[in-house]
Amino acid sequence: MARPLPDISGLRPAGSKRSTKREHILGAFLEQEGHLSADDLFSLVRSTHPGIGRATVYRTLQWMVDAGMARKVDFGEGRSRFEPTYRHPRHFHLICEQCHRSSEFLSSDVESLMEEIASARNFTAKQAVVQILGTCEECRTGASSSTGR
Amino acid sequence: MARPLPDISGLRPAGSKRSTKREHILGAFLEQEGHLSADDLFSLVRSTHPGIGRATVYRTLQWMVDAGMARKVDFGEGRSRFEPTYRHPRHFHLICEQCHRSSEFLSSDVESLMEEIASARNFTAKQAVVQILGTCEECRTGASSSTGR
DNA sequence: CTAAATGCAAACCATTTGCAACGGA
DNA sequence: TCCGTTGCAAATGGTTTGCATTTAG
Repeated sequence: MARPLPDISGLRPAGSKRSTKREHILGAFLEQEGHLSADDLFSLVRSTHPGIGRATVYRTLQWMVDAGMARKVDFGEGRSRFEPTYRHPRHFHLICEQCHRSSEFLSSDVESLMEEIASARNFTAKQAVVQILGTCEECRTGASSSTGR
Repeated sequence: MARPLPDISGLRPAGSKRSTKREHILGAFLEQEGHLSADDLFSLVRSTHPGIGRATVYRTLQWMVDAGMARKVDFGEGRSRFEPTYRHPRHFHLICEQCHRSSEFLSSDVESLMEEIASARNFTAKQAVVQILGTCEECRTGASSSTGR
């Protein structure tokens, strides 16, 4: 909420424009905590700016990924989620199969292990997807939480 | 190919039946090497048994997962792939973004690291998805290979 | 005989795209 | 002005479902 946002006001993929609608979508996206699906973002934006269409949200999300502002993540739900890039350069996810919320973790051990495995197999690693699926503490003990998707 | 298949002839989820069509689908699935999509399996089965519908393949795949014979894997392609469970109990994937083929690797280091991370966060881990995305040796050097999807 | 399995087509759902109107540089 | 952007509706593509029929146990 009170997180200081980075200045990305001039950022954009080559040849593209910044429009007021994109600014609204981007703004709504950046002030979110969790991992939003395209439709989450659509209804969020819709509540403030009813004139924005679903396709524009999808296109803007793709544009954000191209610009390096957002990252697409797949939690195996049959739809994609997105997270702002500025938060952490590289991180992994703990995903609760009960409440479908996810939290992030950083681990240099994981990173070096991934690199080690890849190079041992002559594989040029670009990215590693590491997800631990299971049950979070809140769901196991029965409580509510403030962690986002 | 010449791999000895496990005896799963009596295996089935409670209350379900085994039909000749399921045997065909299951048979085609088990003698495959790579990670098949539902549609891969459908056309594979179709070539031998034209009377089998796409829905049955989808339903049988789900049935195999329920029975513990198959595992569903998601390589972020927008569709699911499946692999026989008997091959390896726990393994991870190296996925080439060029040719979309994937190979598997086992690593007790990865496993213990995952457990360590989960327990440090009071998270009850059930499964870990570990994928290393990048470029395989064949695609980097330019060659063909026999590795499956 | 009863419940499960099947084929087909229609339904679904997330995402993409064609197109004509609009808006930014 | 010129080209990127947008909304809407229609198209897509993987997967699921309703229903009448067939089949296993």
